[in-house]
Amino acid sequence: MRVLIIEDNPRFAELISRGLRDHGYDVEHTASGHDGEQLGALKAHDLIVLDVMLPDQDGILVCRNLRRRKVSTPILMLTTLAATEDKVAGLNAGADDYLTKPFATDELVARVRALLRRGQGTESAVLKFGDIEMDLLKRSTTRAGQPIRLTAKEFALLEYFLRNPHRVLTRSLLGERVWDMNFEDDSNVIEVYVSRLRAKIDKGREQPLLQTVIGTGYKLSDET
Amino acid sequence: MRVLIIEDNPRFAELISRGLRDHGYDVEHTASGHDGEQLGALKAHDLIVLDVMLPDQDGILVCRNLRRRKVSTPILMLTTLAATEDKVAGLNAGADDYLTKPFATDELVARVRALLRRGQGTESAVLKFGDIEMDLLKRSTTRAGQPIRLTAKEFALLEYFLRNPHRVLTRSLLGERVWDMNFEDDSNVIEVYVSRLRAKIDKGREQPLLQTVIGTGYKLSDET
DNA sequence: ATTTGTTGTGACTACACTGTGACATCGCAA
DNA sequence: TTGCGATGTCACAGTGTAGTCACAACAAAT
Repeated sequence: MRVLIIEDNPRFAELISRGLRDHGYDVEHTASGHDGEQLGALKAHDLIVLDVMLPDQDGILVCRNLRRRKVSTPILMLTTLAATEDKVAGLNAGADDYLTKPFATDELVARVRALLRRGQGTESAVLKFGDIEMDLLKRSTTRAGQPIRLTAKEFALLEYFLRNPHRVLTRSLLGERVWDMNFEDDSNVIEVYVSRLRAKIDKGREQPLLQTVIGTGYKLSDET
Repeated sequence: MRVLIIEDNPRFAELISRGLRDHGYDVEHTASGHDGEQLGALKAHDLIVLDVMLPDQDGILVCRNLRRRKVSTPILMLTTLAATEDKVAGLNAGADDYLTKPFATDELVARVRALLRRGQGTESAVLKFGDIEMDLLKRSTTRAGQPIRLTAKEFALLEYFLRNPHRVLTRSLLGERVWDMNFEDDSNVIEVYVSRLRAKIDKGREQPLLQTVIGTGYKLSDET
C-alpha cells in the first residue's frame, strides 16, 4: 500500500512516516503543496495524507486541484484546530476524512486503515492473543470468555499491545502512539496504566501476559 | 449474483461497483434513470441499487415504474439526506430497503447481502433486536409486543442502532447518519435523544439495551 | 388563533476517567 | 547484603463526559 504524505513540519512528517512504515505501508513524502499536487497526479497512490497548513499552497486548494485532475485517491486531511470551517471546506474540496492535530499516531493509522478498507475487502475487526479477544467494532474485550470492562485509554493501550505482540514497546513509543505525538515522559502515566491493565487482565492468573522488560519497556507475551 | 446500479454520480458509482465486485458480485451500471428502467425490465437481475436523485428521472418514479412492469427484483434505494419523506415514499413505491448517503461501502454490501438472503422482496421491511421490533413501512415499534410511540428523530435513531447491533456508534457517526452529514458536535442533542429513547424502550426493564461506552459512544447490546 | 407535539438548547448535576505525587517495592550491581 | 535507580501501587483532585430537566422555537393540526 503506497501512501503519499504532504506535510511541511519535519517533525510531524517523520512521526507519521515512521508510524505508517511500521505498519507495513510504503511511504512517500513531500513538504511542498505544489510538489504534492504533482506527485499525487503523476503517480498512483492508495492514500494521500494532506496537511491543510502548508507554506506555499493551501492544502484545501491542493485537494480541490487533485480532484479536478480526476485523482480519486482517498485523501485524509490534517487540520491544526478543530475549526469546523476547515472540516467542511476540506470535505467539500473532496477530502474523505480529516484528523485534528495533535493526535496519537495510532489514531492516524486507524483512520488510514479505515479509509483503505472502504475500497478493499474487509479487515478483521477482532484482535486476539492467547485467550484475550478484542472486538474493535463492539469495543468489547474478553479473557477466556470473561468480559472485561476497559476505559478508553486502557482499551487503546491494550489494542496497541495486541497489534504488536511479543515485541518490546518502549515508554516513548507507547507515549507517542497511545497518548499523543508530542508526548513527554516526565510523568508515570504509562506505569499507572500498565498497572491498571494488569489488574484487569492478569489479576489472579498464573500466566501474566503483560511483562516488564527492565530498562526498556513492556511486552505482551506468553513466554517466560 | 447480478446487481444493477443506477447512479449518476461517477464517484459513488465507482465506489459501489468496486465494493460489490470485490465481494464477488457481477455488476452492471448506468447513470440514467431511463436506461436503468429499461435495463431493469429487460434483463434479469438479482438486485437493483437505485439512487433517488437522478438527473433525468426521479428514482422513486423509476422504482414505481419497474414495479408496475411486474419487475419483482429487490430494490435498494439510496437517499441523499436523512429525509424521512424520501424513505417512506421509496418504500411505498415498492423499494425493499433504503440507505442514506454517505455510507461506508461495507454497509452497502451488508445490506445487499441481507436483501438477497431475504429471497424475493415480498416480505416487508422489519428490523428486530431482542424483543424489539420495528416496522419501517408502518413506522411502528414494539417492545415485547407492547407498542411504543416514537417521534421521527427517535425512530431514525433507534433504526440506526437496530441496523448496527452490538457495534459501538460514535457521536460523530450518529450525528452524520441520523442528523446530517455536516453535523457539528457542539451540542448535546444526541445525549438528549438517547435519554428520551431509553425512557421509552428501557424504562423499568432490568436489562438496558441502549448502553453507554464512555469516551466513545453508544451501543445496542444485551451483553455486559 | 389556539392547541398539541416535536426538536434542539442551556443549565445543572452526577460521576467516571485521567493523570499526579507520594510512597512502596523490585531488581540489579557492587 | 546494601544501595540505588527503576518500576509498581495507591489515593486524590481536577477535569471531562454523560444524564436529565425545563424551556423556547417552531410546525402541524384543529
